[in-house]
Amino acid sequence: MASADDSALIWTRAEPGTRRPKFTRDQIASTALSIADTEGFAAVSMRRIASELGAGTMTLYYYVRTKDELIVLMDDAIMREVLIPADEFPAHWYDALTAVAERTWDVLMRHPWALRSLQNAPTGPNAMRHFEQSLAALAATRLAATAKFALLAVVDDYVHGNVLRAAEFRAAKTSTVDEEVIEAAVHFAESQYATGEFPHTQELFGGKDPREVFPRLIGAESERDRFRHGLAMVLGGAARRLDLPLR
Amino acid sequence: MASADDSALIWTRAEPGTRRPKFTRDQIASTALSIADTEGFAAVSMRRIASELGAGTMTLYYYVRTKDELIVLMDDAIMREVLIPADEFPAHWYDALTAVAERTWDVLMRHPWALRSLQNAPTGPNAMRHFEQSLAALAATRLAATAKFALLAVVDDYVHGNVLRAAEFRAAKTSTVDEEVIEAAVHFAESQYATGEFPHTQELFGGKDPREVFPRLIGAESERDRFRHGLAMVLGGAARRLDLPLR
DNA sequence: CTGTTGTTCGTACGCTGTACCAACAACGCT
DNA sequence: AGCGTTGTTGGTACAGCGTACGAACAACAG
Repeated sequence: MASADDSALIWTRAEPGTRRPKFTRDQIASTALSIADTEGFAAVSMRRIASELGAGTMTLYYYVRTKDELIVLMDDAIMREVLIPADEFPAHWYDALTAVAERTWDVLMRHPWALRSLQNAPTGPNAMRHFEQSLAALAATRLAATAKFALLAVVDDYVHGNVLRAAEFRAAKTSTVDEEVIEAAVHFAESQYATGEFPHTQELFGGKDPREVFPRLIGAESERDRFRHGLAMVLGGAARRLDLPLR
Repeated sequence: MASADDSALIWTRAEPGTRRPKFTRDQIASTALSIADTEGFAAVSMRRIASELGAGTMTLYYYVRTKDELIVLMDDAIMREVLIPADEFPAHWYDALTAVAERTWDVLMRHPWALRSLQNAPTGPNAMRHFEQSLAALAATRLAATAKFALLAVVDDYVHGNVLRAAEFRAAKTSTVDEEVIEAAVHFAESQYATGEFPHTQELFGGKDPREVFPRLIGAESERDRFRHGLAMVLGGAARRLDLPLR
């Protein structure tokens, strides 16, 4: 019988506090978050967080059992941003699901390291709230529970997959790549075209500067608009399959 | 002007070999892959790979500049598995795209650590072949290049997002979680329901053993079938938007 | 058989997460 | 007010990581 203080789950283990400690779990998590946002997830180390807080490294281990637990806290802090204020919650399932998906996208794109780095943690309180909101979006439909589950899964999959790629794409655009690397890449691509193995790719890129071709292929839309169009495709296809009213 | 041996890109840098070296890049990459498959990506260290090969650790650095380059090789080795034999390539765009997506799914699920761990590497030869196959799938359609790009992106996003979740789900089912952790999680969930903040979630899970409820929510379908149904939704929605013939 | 140089790998450095334990300080009790 | 308990802090140490450096070995040309 696990008492409150030796629980295996951080959510059921009481935060220390009978004699005012210097820090809080929230404080530690948000410090970790801001390091990750400004310098990337790799820069988040226990020593780094501690020195940011003006504490000894091992002090953190009084608030958290392992670094993984700290990551769980980071995860939950991010999920908090995903929640939609109750008074902004749309009534129609399509609008509600769109709002949830777009907000999730916005948040994950603000923390592009998150999807790759956060182990999919045991569901914390804010992840639960997010799930509740997702169910609420479909409450007015008369879908069976399994159909709701399937629909939410498809939307979630698309959102996460899109962020995974879009975040990386944005990073690639932002970071200054050595001219030398680009040149080598172009050279490599051309040598591959020369094998004749890549007719379609060559038709698109062959002989041209990829930095000029790429934007044209992508079109004038912003990343976010491209995401929204993809989302519309997904929701449209789902509505058709599940016989849901599109509007 | 980068000569063949000091190129910034591993693909354009010649593999050593004027005096027969002990190993090949392929050998090293496949050793790394098998370690990752059997013990997880975290177990892949330079020392570990080397000892598996009976070599000194630093020997690997003769074949590869950094561990990241080795990861690029792993990535490309995985992409090789994704390629569809030419004689199995379906003619109709829907079937072709489905085949590419399903094969990608199968491979990524065999290497569940891959999506999370492999930096999205600069496109290697097998990634190029995969992209060529994706374009080939849409060659018979008369879509504009930008539309092809958008469609492929949506499908890719869904596939990757689904693998991200499904792989983790499978891992969760496989690994033996401490009874203690499950108990703590159930306890935590119940205490959250008690706040009244989670009516929809509670209706689904409240008071029941989640290990019994979950399979029922998911339904009788296999992971793979659930993926295929989601894919059909996505392709259906895309076909509608892009005015493509579904069959 | 020798000189060149491609190939191997031992040592060392700074980084990581964290186990262990000594020291400090806040509070309840007398 | 002073003492004892114990919640809280954090120093030291250890095994592991990626990899820079450079010495040693060995394959081949002459």
